Amino acid sequence: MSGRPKIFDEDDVIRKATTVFWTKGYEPASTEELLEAMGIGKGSFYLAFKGGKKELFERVLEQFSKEQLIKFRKKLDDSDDQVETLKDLFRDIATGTRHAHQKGCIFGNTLAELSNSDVILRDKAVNLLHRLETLFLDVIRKAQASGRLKNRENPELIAQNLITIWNGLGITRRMYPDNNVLRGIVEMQLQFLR
Amino acid sequence: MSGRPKIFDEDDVIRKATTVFWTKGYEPASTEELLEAMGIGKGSFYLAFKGGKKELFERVLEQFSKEQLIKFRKKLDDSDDQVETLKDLFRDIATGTRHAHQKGCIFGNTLAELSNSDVILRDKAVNLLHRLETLFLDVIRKAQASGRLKNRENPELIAQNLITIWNGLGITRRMYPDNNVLRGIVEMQLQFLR
DNA sequence: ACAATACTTTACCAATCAGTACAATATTAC
DNA sequence: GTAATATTGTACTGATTGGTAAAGTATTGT
Repeated sequence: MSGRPKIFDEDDVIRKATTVFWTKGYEPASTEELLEAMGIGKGSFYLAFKGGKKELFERVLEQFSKEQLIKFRKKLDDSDDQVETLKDLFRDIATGTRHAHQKGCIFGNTLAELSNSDVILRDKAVNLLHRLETLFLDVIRKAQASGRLKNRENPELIAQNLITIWNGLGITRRMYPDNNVLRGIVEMQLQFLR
Repeated sequence: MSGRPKIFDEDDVIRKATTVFWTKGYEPASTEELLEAMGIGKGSFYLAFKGGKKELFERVLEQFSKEQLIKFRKKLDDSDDQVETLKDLFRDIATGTRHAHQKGCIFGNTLAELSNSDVILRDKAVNLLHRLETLFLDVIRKAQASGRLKNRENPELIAQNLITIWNGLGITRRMYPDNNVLRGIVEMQLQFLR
């Protein structure tokens, strides 16, 4: 039993594959360039990822979502004004590089690319965007309860609006890859969080 | 000179190709299914469209934009409350079929798919979204001047916000392909048009 | 009839794709 | 050493891709 141990960390290579999928999308990302980015050979890849490219992409989405949510959750926990921290998540968009703007949101991209061809990946992307929305919802509920939020609309509806703004910025960033413009848009969009 | 006349109308076949590109995106739409949808042979196609698939796609985007803008311009001209007509454009999203929701906006889709691989098509999509934004801007300017709009923010900024909402709905529609949900989101998003 | 253009159909090309097969090597436990 | 697993690299498969070539037919004006 127990021969040669793994020399590459799966989470590590998944993280390296993320950039490729994010910039190129699912189909246009060739296994060849994915392997090069991951720094492993074809044999190792299909041994570790029996489901091939599709499994890799699913795990990329999953890992990316998980890591981003943990990071944001931490910021919220350290904050004494969660609404402001929530707004900062959106304001951060207007601090990205032009390259970052052109990449948009990987989940929105996935929906745009695969909604009509791969139900599984579409549902996965929907699910992960939903998790982000749930995080928004959590903040809104607490802020309404504490009186921090004066907006008395249905919290679910407010969260759906936030995710729509999020999705919109993921596309509009490509129209205006200019932080000055984006800052203005973000600030106005967030005005309803009073 | 002047041999056999054209028996198919170019605008016609372009219109037929639109559905394929809209549902599948640029790359995944194969020339084979495009030809089948257009109802013409390979020979005729490459004779009429020297630029091949790419030229076809550009003309699809161009034609679709043109036709939609004309339609909307007409509604505006016939309206005695242009702000309400503008709002109706967004409300109409929440009357689509599930299939329509999954297709989203063809220009937003193009940005998501091609921002990092084809500058020409990206710029074309940006340009056409810009034209829609300019139409929004026009309505806003007039409505501010007439006092119909109380919102005194920079009209350019308001228009940018509207196009961001538009882009957002193009993605969110896929998360919530349910007109009841979408109606709520649209109505709340449009509240800042007071 | 003749030239000119439109059109269809089929065969073909070179490139690319994801995935498989396999032989050779490496690293561990025993 | 032996068994077991990880890894690499290369060669290959079968399918699909967008586009080209060419031969033959159709329809017009002159």
